[in-house]
Amino acid sequence: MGVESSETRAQLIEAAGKLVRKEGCAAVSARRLAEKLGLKRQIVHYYFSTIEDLLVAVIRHESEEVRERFVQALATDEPLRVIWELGNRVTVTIFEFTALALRRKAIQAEIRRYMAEFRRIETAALVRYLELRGIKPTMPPVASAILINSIAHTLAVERALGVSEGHTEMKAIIEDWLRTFAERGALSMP
Amino acid sequence: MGVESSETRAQLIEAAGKLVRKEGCAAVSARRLAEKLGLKRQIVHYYFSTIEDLLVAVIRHESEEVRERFVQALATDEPLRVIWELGNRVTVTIFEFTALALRRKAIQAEIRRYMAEFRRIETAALVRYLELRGIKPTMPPVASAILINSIAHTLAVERALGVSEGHTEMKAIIEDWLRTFAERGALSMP
DNA sequence: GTCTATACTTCGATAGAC
DNA sequence: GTCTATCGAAGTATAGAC
Repeated sequence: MGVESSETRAQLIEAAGKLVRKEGCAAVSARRLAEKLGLKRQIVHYYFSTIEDLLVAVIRHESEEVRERFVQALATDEPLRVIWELGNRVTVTIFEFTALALRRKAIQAEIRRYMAEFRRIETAALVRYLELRGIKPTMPPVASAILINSIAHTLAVERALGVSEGHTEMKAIIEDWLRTFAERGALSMP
Repeated sequence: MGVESSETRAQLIEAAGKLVRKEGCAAVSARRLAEKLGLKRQIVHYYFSTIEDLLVAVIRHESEEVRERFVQALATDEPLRVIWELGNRVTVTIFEFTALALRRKAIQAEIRRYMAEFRRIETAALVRYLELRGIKPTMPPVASAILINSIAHTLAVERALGVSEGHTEMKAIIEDWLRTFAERGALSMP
């Protein structure tokens, strides 16, 4: 079984990540990866005993990259808007991994860690923002994070599928929320 | 190619639906279905030229059943609560189909139809509820439908994955919303 | 530690016989 | 309508070469 520091191993994770983004999780196979990298297909199974293990490594690698950029962005002065905008971008790949996680234990463990960590990071950023300004929020910050993320993911997936009923109305309300949250920690209704 | 009215065809759709709910979309194969029904595996391809076509038929069949029960439930006096409760139940299977739809055109078309139709049904039910009581809503009904559905799906999937950060807080707020919507068409903040 | 050869099983799909 | 035969491709496992 290959070591953690191997160059080939890193290349496999990198190539698998690209493939997932471009064609989806189901497109990741030992044969296709080996072909891309000019290797024998058995190499893949030397480093990752199963394709599922490889996907777990991909999730871990990608989420670390996203987290670093995310934490930096959250340090700006409108964290809830950052959450909204990120939720509108990286959704499709996460959605696919999450669907896989519903059936595959190893992926589930990784996705669970990912989701819990991002929620803690988001909540902490919102709390810090409110405390720095002496604002008392009208809603627990963790609920604001769930709320904005839920809607961002829903709209992003629906957009990818070609569904748009009610998106204009929903986005207008979100814009109001982002503004009133930034000003007084509230998610006020129109 | 098999006719629409065939008994075998109906059995295949039924068995595939069960398999999807129990083990996920990826578990549906011609061999397993044929084995379950005591048929030769090639029969599956006689009725559905591809497995994707079979899944489309499953989505159509299941969504028709769900829609009938849903429309009846929405005629009760708290449609937003019905939307919330349904969103907390049938989510895992829909989630898997939606993930597939992101990559497979035929499934995408079916899921798009499904989502758009359910959103129209939900919005109409909310509008009817408000009009009957002479309530002027504080938020466009279609946005209320998106909002409640988004959060219901998010919490349901996270629960299935073992993530629970902030769920208690979020559910408390939802309960407030459901109550104030029923009383005065508002989704008021705490 | 790194990689290769080989084999087993399952899968989707097709062409064609009955 | 149903079944046979067959194809190529996929995931996985093991034994062994360098």
